[in-house]
Amino acid sequence: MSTSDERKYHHGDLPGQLIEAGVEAIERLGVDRLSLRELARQIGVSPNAPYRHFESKDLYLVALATEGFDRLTAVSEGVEDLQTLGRAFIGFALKHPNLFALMFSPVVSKSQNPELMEAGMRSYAPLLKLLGVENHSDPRAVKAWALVFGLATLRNNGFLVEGDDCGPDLLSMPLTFD
Amino acid sequence: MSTSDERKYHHGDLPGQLIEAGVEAIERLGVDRLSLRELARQIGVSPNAPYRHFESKDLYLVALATEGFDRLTAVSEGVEDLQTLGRAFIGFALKHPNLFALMFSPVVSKSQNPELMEAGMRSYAPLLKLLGVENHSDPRAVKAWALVFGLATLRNNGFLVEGDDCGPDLLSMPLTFD
DNA sequence: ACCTGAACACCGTTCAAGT
DNA sequence: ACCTGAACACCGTTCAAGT
Repeated sequence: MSTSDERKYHHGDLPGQLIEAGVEAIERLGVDRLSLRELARQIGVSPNAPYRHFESKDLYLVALATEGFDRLTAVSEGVEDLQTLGRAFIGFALKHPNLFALMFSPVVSKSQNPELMEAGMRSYAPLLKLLGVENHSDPRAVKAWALVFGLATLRNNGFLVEGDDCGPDLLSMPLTFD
Repeated sequence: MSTSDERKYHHGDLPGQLIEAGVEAIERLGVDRLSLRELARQIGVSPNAPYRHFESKDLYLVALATEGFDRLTAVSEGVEDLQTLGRAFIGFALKHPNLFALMFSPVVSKSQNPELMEAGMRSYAPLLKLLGVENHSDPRAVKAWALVFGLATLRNNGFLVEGDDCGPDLLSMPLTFD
Protein backbone atom coordinates (compact mmCIF):
# COMPACT_ATOMS: atom_id res chain seq x y z
CA MET A 1 0.00 0.00 0.00
CA SER A 2 1.26 3.47 -0.86
CA THR A 3 1.06 6.67 1.16
CA SER A 4 -0.75 8.59 -1.61
CA ASP A 5 -2.60 8.18 -4.89
CA GLU A 6 0.71 8.51 -6.77
CA ARG A 7 2.33 5.20 -7.61
CA LYS A 8 5.63 4.86 -5.80
CA TYR A 9 8.74 3.35 -7.35
CA HIS A 10 11.98 2.24 -5.77
CA HIS A 11 13.47 5.63 -6.51
CA GLY A 12 10.31 7.67 -6.32
CA ASP A 13 8.32 8.66 -9.39
CA LEU A 14 10.89 7.70 -12.04
CA PRO A 15 8.86 8.71 -15.13
CA GLY A 16 8.18 12.10 -13.54
CA GLN A 17 11.80 12.52 -12.52
CA LEU A 18 12.95 11.69 -16.04
CA ILE A 19 10.62 14.30 -17.54
CA GLU A 20 11.61 16.89 -14.93
CA ALA A 21 15.32 16.25 -15.50
CA GLY A 22 14.74 16.26 -19.27
CA VAL A 23 13.03 19.66 -19.25
CA GLU A 24 16.12 21.03 -17.56
CA ALA A 25 18.70 19.09 -19.58
CA ILE A 26 17.27 19.85 -23.02
CA GLU A 27 17.85 23.57 -22.41
CA ARG A 28 21.36 22.97 -21.12
CA LEU A 29 22.42 20.55 -23.88
CA GLY A 30 20.03 20.80 -26.84
CA VAL A 31 17.90 17.91 -28.15
CA ASP A 32 20.75 16.30 -30.03
CA ARG A 33 22.87 15.94 -26.89
CA LEU A 34 20.10 14.82 -24.59
CA SER A 35 21.01 11.32 -23.36
CA LEU A 36 18.63 8.95 -21.62
CA ARG A 37 21.60 7.15 -20.06
CA GLU A 38 22.90 10.44 -18.68
CA LEU A 39 19.48 11.29 -17.21
CA ALA A 40 19.33 7.85 -15.59
CA ARG A 41 22.83 8.38 -14.18
CA GLN A 42 21.80 11.80 -12.80
CA ILE A 43 18.75 10.32 -11.09
CA GLY A 44 20.73 7.35 -9.82
CA VAL A 45 19.14 4.42 -11.67
CA SER A 46 20.63 1.90 -14.08
CA PRO A 47 20.99 2.70 -17.82
CA ASN A 48 17.89 0.75 -18.80
CA ALA A 49 15.57 1.64 -15.94
CA PRO A 50 13.86 4.25 -18.16
CA TYR A 51 12.79 1.42 -20.45
CA ARG A 52 10.36 0.17 -17.79
CA HIS A 53 8.39 3.41 -18.39
CA PHE A 54 9.16 4.49 -21.95
CA GLU A 55 9.36 2.01 -24.82
CA SER A 56 12.13 3.93 -26.55
CA LYS A 57 13.99 7.23 -26.47
CA ASP A 58 11.70 8.43 -29.28
CA LEU A 59 8.65 7.82 -27.12
CA TYR A 60 10.39 9.50 -24.18
CA LEU A 61 10.87 12.57 -26.37
CA VAL A 62 7.18 12.41 -27.27
CA ALA A 63 6.35 12.45 -23.55
CA LEU A 64 8.75 15.38 -23.04
CA ALA A 65 7.09 17.33 -25.86
CA THR A 66 3.65 16.49 -24.42
CA GLU A 67 4.77 17.91 -21.07
CA GLY A 68 5.92 21.00 -22.96
CA PHE A 69 2.47 21.52 -24.48
CA ASP A 70 0.85 21.03 -21.08
CA ARG A 71 3.08 23.73 -19.59
CA LEU A 72 2.29 26.00 -22.53
CA THR A 73 -1.43 25.42 -21.91
CA ALA A 74 -0.91 26.29 -18.25
CA VAL A 75 0.55 29.75 -19.02
CA SER A 76 -2.35 30.45 -21.43
CA GLU A 77 -5.14 29.75 -18.98
CA GLY A 78 -7.25 32.69 -17.89
CA VAL A 79 -5.75 35.04 -20.47
CA GLU A 80 -8.48 37.36 -21.73
CA ASP A 81 -7.15 39.16 -24.78
CA LEU A 82 -5.24 38.27 -27.91
CA GLN A 83 -2.22 40.50 -27.26
CA THR A 84 -1.62 38.98 -23.85
CA LEU A 85 -2.14 35.47 -25.17
CA GLY A 86 0.36 36.03 -27.98
CA ARG A 87 2.89 37.37 -25.51
CA ALA A 88 2.35 34.47 -23.13
CA PHE A 89 3.02 32.10 -26.02
CA ILE A 90 6.16 33.94 -27.10
CA GLY A 91 7.28 34.32 -23.49
CA PHE A 92 7.07 30.57 -23.01
CA ALA A 93 9.01 29.96 -26.23
CA LEU A 94 11.82 32.33 -25.23
CA LYS A 95 12.05 30.81 -21.76
CA HIS A 96 12.31 27.20 -23.00
CA PRO A 97 13.72 27.50 -26.54
CA ASN A 98 14.92 23.91 -26.95
CA LEU A 99 11.81 22.32 -25.46
CA PHE A 100 9.68 24.62 -27.60
CA ALA A 101 11.61 23.61 -30.72
CA LEU A 102 11.16 19.93 -29.88
CA MET A 103 7.39 20.38 -29.48
CA PHE A 104 7.09 21.63 -33.06
CA SER A 105 9.80 19.41 -34.52
CA PRO A 106 9.44 16.41 -36.85
CA VAL A 107 11.56 14.50 -34.31
CA VAL A 108 8.26 13.90 -32.51
CA SER A 109 5.53 12.76 -34.87
CA LYS A 110 2.08 14.13 -34.12
CA SER A 111 0.22 11.79 -36.47
CA GLN A 112 1.74 8.72 -34.85
CA ASN A 113 1.19 9.94 -31.28
CA PRO A 114 -2.41 10.99 -30.62
CA GLU A 115 -1.64 11.95 -27.01
CA LEU A 116 0.95 14.45 -28.18
CA MET A 117 -1.42 15.79 -30.83
CA GLU A 118 -4.15 16.25 -28.23
CA ALA A 119 -1.80 18.13 -25.89
CA GLY A 120 -0.87 20.36 -28.83
CA MET A 121 -4.53 21.00 -29.57
CA ARG A 122 -5.28 21.81 -25.91
CA SER A 123 -2.59 24.50 -26.08
CA TYR A 124 -4.31 25.88 -29.21
CA ALA A 125 -7.81 25.95 -27.71
CA PRO A 126 -7.46 29.26 -25.77
CA LEU A 127 -6.76 31.05 -29.06
CA LEU A 128 -9.90 29.58 -30.65
CA LYS A 129 -11.92 30.64 -27.63
CA LEU A 130 -10.67 34.25 -27.68
CA LEU A 131 -11.38 34.47 -31.41
CA GLY A 132 -14.84 33.02 -30.84
CA VAL A 133 -14.41 30.26 -33.41
CA GLU A 134 -14.93 26.54 -33.07
CA ASN A 135 -13.27 25.19 -36.20
CA HIS A 136 -9.60 24.32 -35.62
CA SER A 137 -8.94 25.21 -39.24
CA ASP A 138 -10.43 28.69 -39.11
CA PRO A 139 -8.06 30.80 -41.22
CA ARG A 140 -7.87 33.62 -38.68
CA ALA A 141 -6.94 31.21 -35.89
CA VAL A 142 -4.44 29.30 -38.02
CA LYS A 143 -2.77 32.50 -39.18
CA ALA A 144 -2.55 33.92 -35.65
CA TRP A 145 -1.05 30.65 -34.43
CA ALA A 146 1.43 30.50 -37.30
CA LEU A 147 2.44 34.12 -36.77
CA VAL A 148 3.29 33.92 -33.07
CA PHE A 149 4.92 30.53 -33.56
CA GLY A 150 6.98 31.92 -36.43
CA LEU A 151 8.04 35.06 -34.56
CA ALA A 152 9.09 33.05 -31.51
CA THR A 153 11.06 30.55 -33.58
CA LEU A 154 12.81 33.16 -35.73
CA ARG A 155 13.78 34.93 -32.52
CA ASN A 156 15.02 31.81 -30.79
CA ASN A 157 17.19 30.97 -33.76
CA GLY A 158 18.95 34.28 -34.09
CA PHE A 159 17.08 35.77 -37.05
CA LEU A 160 15.55 38.55 -35.00
CA VAL A 161 17.61 40.54 -32.57
CA GLU A 162 16.57 42.50 -29.54
CA GLY A 163 16.48 46.23 -30.12
CA ASP A 164 15.52 46.18 -33.81
CA ASP A 165 12.57 48.04 -35.31
CA CYS A 166 10.07 45.53 -33.99
CA GLY A 167 10.28 47.46 -30.73
CA PRO A 168 12.41 47.20 -27.59
CA ASP A 169 11.80 43.47 -27.71
CA LEU A 170 9.65 41.03 -29.60
CA LEU A 171 6.95 40.96 -26.96
CA SER A 172 6.08 44.58 -27.55
CA MET A 173 5.74 44.20 -31.30
CA PRO A 174 2.19 44.95 -32.40
CA LEU A 175 0.54 41.60 -33.03
CA THR A 176 -2.21 42.43 -35.46
CA PHE A 177 -3.59 39.27 -36.89
CA ASP A 178 -5.35 40.44 -40.04
CA MET B 1 46.96 19.42 -62.18
CA SER B 2 43.21 18.92 -62.36
CA THR B 3 40.91 18.76 -65.35
CA SER B 4 38.69 21.61 -64.12
CA ASP B 5 38.46 24.45 -61.63
CA GLU B 6 36.83 22.07 -59.15
CA ARG B 7 39.27 20.48 -56.73
CA LYS B 8 39.39 16.73 -57.25
CA TYR B 9 39.61 14.21 -54.42
CA HIS B 10 40.36 10.51 -54.44
CA HIS B 11 36.66 9.79 -54.56
CA GLY B 12 35.58 12.90 -56.40
CA ASP B 13 34.20 15.93 -54.60
CA LEU B 14 33.74 14.38 -51.17
CA PRO B 15 32.32 17.46 -49.38
CA GLY B 16 29.81 17.90 -52.20
CA GLN B 17 28.94 14.22 -52.18
CA LEU B 18 28.39 14.31 -48.42
CA ILE B 19 26.04 17.27 -48.71
CA GLU B 20 24.19 15.70 -51.63
CA ALA B 21 23.79 12.40 -49.80
CA GLY B 22 22.79 14.27 -46.63
CA VAL B 23 20.00 16.20 -48.36
CA GLU B 24 18.55 12.86 -49.42
CA ALA B 25 19.21 10.98 -46.17
CA ILE B 26 17.78 13.61 -43.82
CA GLU B 27 14.37 13.25 -45.50
CA ARG B 28 14.55 9.47 -45.36
CA LEU B 29 15.75 9.20 -41.75
CA GLY B 30 15.17 12.48 -39.92
CA VAL B 31 17.92 14.65 -38.40
CA ASP B 32 18.23 12.51 -35.31
CA ARG B 33 19.05 9.37 -37.33
CA LEU B 34 21.38 11.03 -39.80
CA SER B 35 24.78 9.37 -39.37
CA LEU B 36 28.04 10.70 -40.78
CA ARG B 37 29.50 7.20 -40.66
CA GLU B 38 26.58 5.86 -42.66
CA LEU B 39 26.97 8.61 -45.28
CA ALA B 40 30.69 7.80 -45.56
CA ARG B 41 29.84 4.11 -45.94
CA GLN B 42 27.33 4.94 -48.69
CA ILE B 43 29.87 7.01 -50.59
CA GLY B 44 32.57 4.41 -50.07
CA VAL B 45 35.08 6.22 -47.86
CA SER B 46 36.37 5.44 -44.39
CA PRO B 47 34.44 6.51 -41.27
CA ASN B 48 36.65 9.51 -40.62
CA ALA B 49 37.18 10.76 -44.16
CA PRO B 50 34.45 13.42 -43.63
CA TYR B 51 36.65 14.93 -40.91
CA ARG B 52 39.13 16.12 -43.55
CA HIS B 53 36.38 18.48 -44.75
CA PHE B 54 34.14 19.15 -41.74
CA GLU B 55 35.55 19.73 -38.26
CA SER B 56 32.64 17.97 -36.58
CA LYS B 57 29.20 16.56 -37.27
CA ASP B 58 27.74 19.81 -35.89
CA LEU B 59 29.62 21.81 -38.50
CA TYR B 60 28.56 19.34 -41.18
CA LEU B 61 24.94 19.98 -40.19
CA VAL B 62 25.63 23.71 -40.42
CA ALA B 63 26.88 23.16 -43.98
CA LEU B 64 23.80 21.07 -44.76
CA ALA B 65 21.50 23.82 -43.44
CA THR B 66 23.46 26.41 -45.45
CA GLU B 67 22.90 24.33 -48.58
CA GLY B 68 19.20 24.26 -47.67
CA PHE B 69 19.01 28.05 -47.51
CA ASP B 70 20.84 28.32 -50.84
CA ARG B 71 18.29 25.99 -52.45
CA LEU B 72 15.46 27.99 -50.90
CA THR B 73 16.99 31.18 -52.33
CA ALA B 74 17.17 29.49 -55.74
CA VAL B 75 13.42 28.78 -55.84
CA SER B 76 12.69 32.39 -54.82
CA GLU B 77 14.66 34.04 -57.58
CA GLY B 78 12.70 35.90 -60.22
CA VAL B 79 9.41 35.65 -58.31
CA GLU B 80 7.49 38.88 -58.84
CA ASP B 81 4.61 38.92 -56.39
CA LEU B 82 4.08 38.16 -52.72
CA GLN B 83 1.56 35.35 -53.17
CA THR B 84 3.85 33.42 -55.48
CA LEU B 85 6.84 34.02 -53.22
CA GLY B 86 4.94 32.76 -50.19
CA ARG B 87 3.86 29.67 -52.10
CA ALA B 88 7.38 29.02 -53.35
CA PHE B 89 8.59 29.17 -49.74
CA ILE B 90 5.88 26.82 -48.50
CA GLY B 91 6.35 24.55 -51.50
CA PHE B 92 10.03 24.19 -50.65
CA ALA B 93 9.22 23.45 -47.02
CA LEU B 94 6.70 20.74 -47.90
CA LYS B 95 9.10 19.15 -50.37
CA HIS B 96 12.03 18.97 -47.91
CA PRO B 97 10.39 18.94 -44.47
CA ASN B 98 13.34 17.61 -42.47
CA LEU B 99 15.95 19.79 -44.15
CA PHE B 100 13.62 22.77 -43.71
CA ALA B 101 13.22 21.98 -40.01
CA LEU B 102 17.00 21.73 -39.59
CA MET B 103 17.52 25.14 -41.22
CA PHE B 104 15.36 26.80 -38.59
CA SER B 105 16.39 24.58 -35.70
CA PRO B 106 18.56 25.44 -32.68
CA VAL B 107 20.64 22.37 -33.63
CA VAL B 108 22.44 24.73 -35.99
CA SER B 109 23.40 27.99 -34.29
CA LYS B 110 23.10 31.07 -36.47
CA SER B 111 24.95 33.39 -34.13
CA GLN B 112 27.97 31.08 -34.02
CA ASN B 113 28.02 30.46 -37.78
CA PRO B 114 28.03 33.69 -39.80
CA GLU B 115 28.06 31.79 -43.11
CA LEU B 116 24.81 30.05 -42.20
CA MET B 117 23.28 33.33 -41.02
CA GLU B 118 24.23 34.99 -44.31
CA ALA B 119 22.67 32.19 -46.34
CA GLY B 120 19.52 32.59 -44.26
CA MET B 121 19.49 36.32 -44.92
CA ARG B 122 19.99 35.81 -48.66
CA SER B 123 16.86 33.64 -48.67
CA TYR B 124 15.02 36.48 -46.90
CA ALA B 125 16.16 39.21 -49.31
CA PRO B 126 13.58 38.54 -52.08
CA LEU B 127 10.79 39.24 -49.60
CA LEU B 128 12.37 42.57 -48.60
CA LYS B 129 12.72 43.48 -52.26
CA LEU B 130 9.07 42.71 -53.12
CA LEU B 131 7.90 44.71 -50.11
CA GLY B 132 10.18 47.57 -51.12
CA VAL B 133 11.87 47.81 -47.75
CA GLU B 134 15.56 47.79 -46.87
CA ASN B 135 15.50 47.22 -43.14
CA HIS B 136 15.70 43.51 -42.23
CA SER B 137 13.64 44.29 -39.14
CA ASP B 138 10.77 45.98 -40.96
CA PRO B 139 7.66 44.73 -39.12
CA ARG B 140 5.73 43.94 -42.32
CA ALA B 141 8.62 41.84 -43.65
CA VAL B 142 9.22 40.07 -40.35
CA LYS B 143 5.54 39.26 -39.97
CA ALA B 144 5.21 37.95 -43.53
CA TRP B 145 8.29 35.77 -43.00
CA ALA B 146 7.05 34.48 -39.66
CA LEU B 147 3.62 33.72 -41.11
CA VAL B 148 4.73 31.60 -44.07
CA PHE B 149 7.39 29.92 -41.95
CA GLY B 150 4.80 29.16 -39.28
CA LEU B 151 2.21 27.82 -41.72
CA ALA B 152 4.75 25.57 -43.40
CA THR B 153 6.04 24.22 -40.09
CA LEU B 154 2.59 23.61 -38.59
CA ARG B 155 1.69 21.74 -41.76
CA ASN B 156 4.86 19.67 -41.83
CA ASN B 157 4.26 18.64 -38.26
CA GLY B 158 0.71 17.46 -38.62
CA PHE B 159 -1.16 20.39 -37.08
CA LEU B 160 -2.81 21.37 -40.33
CA VAL B 161 -4.35 18.80 -42.60
CA GLU B 162 -5.02 18.91 -46.28
CA GLY B 163 -8.62 19.60 -47.13
CA ASP B 164 -9.50 21.74 -44.11
CA ASP B 165 -11.06 25.21 -44.26
CA CYS B 166 -7.80 26.81 -45.29
CA GLY B 167 -8.66 25.70 -48.81
CA PRO B 168 -7.95 22.57 -50.88
CA ASP B 169 -4.38 22.80 -49.64
CA LEU B 170 -2.21 25.21 -47.76
CA LEU B 171 -0.78 26.75 -50.88
CA SER B 172 -4.14 28.16 -51.90
CA MET B 173 -4.85 29.76 -48.53
CA PRO B 174 -5.08 33.53 -48.91
CA LEU B 175 -1.79 34.91 -47.65
CA THR B 176 -2.67 38.42 -46.63
CA PHE B 177 0.15 39.89 -44.66
CA ASP B 178 -1.46 42.76 -42.80
C1' DA C 1 6.12 -4.75 -10.21
C1' DC C 2 10.29 -2.56 -10.76
C1' DC C 3 15.17 -2.53 -11.13
C1' DT C 4 20.25 -4.23 -11.95
C1' DG C 5 24.32 -6.04 -14.67
C1' DA C 6 26.31 -7.53 -18.55
C1' DA C 7 26.34 -7.46 -23.29
C1' DC C 8 25.67 -5.88 -28.51
C1' DA C 9 25.79 -3.00 -32.39
C1' DC C 10 26.41 1.52 -33.43
C1' DC C 11 28.15 6.32 -33.35
C1' DG C 12 31.29 10.66 -33.11
C1' DT C 13 35.93 11.45 -32.76
C1' DT C 14 41.13 10.95 -32.40
C1' DC C 15 45.62 9.31 -33.63
C1' DA C 16 49.12 7.18 -36.11
C1' DA C 17 50.09 5.86 -40.17
C1' DG C 18 49.91 5.29 -45.43
C1' DT C 19 50.14 7.22 -50.68
C1' DA D 1 46.92 16.86 -49.75
C1' DC D 2 43.78 13.39 -48.80
C1' DC D 3 42.56 8.97 -47.06
C1' DT D 4 42.75 4.37 -44.23
C1' DG D 5 42.72 1.36 -39.97
C1' DA D 6 42.53 0.73 -35.40
C1' DA D 7 41.07 2.41 -31.20
C1' DC D 8 38.23 5.07 -27.32
C1' DA D 9 34.36 6.61 -24.87
C1' DC D 10 29.70 6.88 -25.37
C1' DC D 11 24.91 5.74 -26.65
C1' DG D 12 20.27 3.19 -27.45
C1' DT D 13 18.63 -1.17 -26.68
C1' DT D 14 18.04 -6.16 -25.26
C1' DC D 15 18.19 -10.08 -22.25
C1' DA D 16 18.63 -12.70 -18.27
C1' DA D 17 18.39 -12.29 -13.87
C1' DG D 18 17.40 -10.35 -9.09
C1' DT D 19 13.97 -8.57 -5.02
